[in-house]
Amino acid sequence: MTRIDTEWVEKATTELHASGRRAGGARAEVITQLSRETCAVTAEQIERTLAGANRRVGRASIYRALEALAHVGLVQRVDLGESGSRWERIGANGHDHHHHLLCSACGQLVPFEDDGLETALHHLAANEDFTVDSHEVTLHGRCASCAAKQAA
Amino acid sequence: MTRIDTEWVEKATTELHASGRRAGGARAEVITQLSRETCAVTAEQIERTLAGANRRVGRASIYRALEALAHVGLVQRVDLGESGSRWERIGANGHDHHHHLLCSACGQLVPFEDDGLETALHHLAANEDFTVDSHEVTLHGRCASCAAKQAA
DNA sequence: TCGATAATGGGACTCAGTATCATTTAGTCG
DNA sequence: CGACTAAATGATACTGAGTCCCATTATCGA
Repeated sequence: MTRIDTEWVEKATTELHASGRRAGGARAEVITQLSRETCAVTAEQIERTLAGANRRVGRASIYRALEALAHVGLVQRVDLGESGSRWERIGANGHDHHHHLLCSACGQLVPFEDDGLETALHHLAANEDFTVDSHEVTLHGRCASCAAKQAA
Repeated sequence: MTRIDTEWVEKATTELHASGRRAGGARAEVITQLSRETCAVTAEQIERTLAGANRRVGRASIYRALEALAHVGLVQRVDLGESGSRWERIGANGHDHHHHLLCSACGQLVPFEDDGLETALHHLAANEDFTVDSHEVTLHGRCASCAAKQAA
C-alpha cells in the first residue's frame, strides 16, 4: 500500500470546496484511496478496497466523487479495451503525467513517461484546428514475462 | 455514403478464410459496411445502418464479426470516454492509420495523422521492455466551431 | 450428395454505470 | 448555540451495451 499523497489530498479538498461543494465523508474516503494508488483503478476496485477496510461507501457516491474530481481536473478517466473505465489521480504538480502499456495476455497495466512523445503531442496540438485540453496514449502488446512465455 | 473499399473487403475475406473460418452472409454484410466508413463507428450504428438497408443482421453476429476481424488485425477497437466502444477498419496497406480528436462539447470525432507522433511512438516502443503491437492516441478538447461558440 | 461443424439470430442474461428518493449531514444565519 | 436549507449519502431500482445460449441454417470438404 502506497503512502498517501498528502499534497494531492489537500489540493483536492481545497479545489472542491472552492468550486462550491460541501465536504462529505464518502468523498473524503474516495479521495484518500485515490491518493494511495499509483496507476489507474476501476470504480469497483475502489469500492472493494474501502469495504475491505471497513469504510464502505455507496457505489453512487464513488461515481459522484470521481465525476466531481474529474470536473476540476484532479482525476482522469482512462478507457482501455476492457469492460469498465479506470480512473487515476492527476498529480498536483502535473509531474506524474504518464501513459499506459496494456498487456493483452495478462491484463497488466504499466505506466510510462516519455518526453519525446509529449513534445510530439504538443507540436501536433499547436498545428491542429482544435483546442486540445488533454491527451491519452495507450500502447497494446505483451509485457516482458508474457512475451517470454509465448516464445517458449 | 463513401464508396466501398474493395481492396479491404477482399483482404478481409481472404484473411478470414485463411484463418480457417467459413464464409457467412452476416459477416459479409458487416465487412461491406465497415469498408464504407471512414472513421470509427459503434456496433449499434452498424446494426441500424444495415437494418435501414433491409439487411438486418443479428446483434450477436455483428459482435462476432468485429471480434473476428480484430483478431486478424483488420479492425481496431477504439475506446473513448463515451458509453460503447467504436470500431474501424485498418487500411489494407496501413496507409490510413490515424488517431482521433474528440470534441467534448459536441461529441464529434475527427481523425488525424501525424508523422512526428508516429516517429516518437516507434522510438518509445523500441526502448520499452514491452512488445508493442499497436497504439492508440486520443486528443480531447473542442473543435473549431465549439471553441468559437464558447468564446462568444 | 452427405455429414460434420461453423455461422446465424433471437432472446435471455450480465453487469458497469445511472437515476431516484428518503435520510443524513454540512455550513450558514440569527 | 440551535434551527434551517441544500448538498451529500446510500439503498435500490433501473438502463443499455455487450455476452451467452441454443435451436436452426448454411458452408464446404470428402
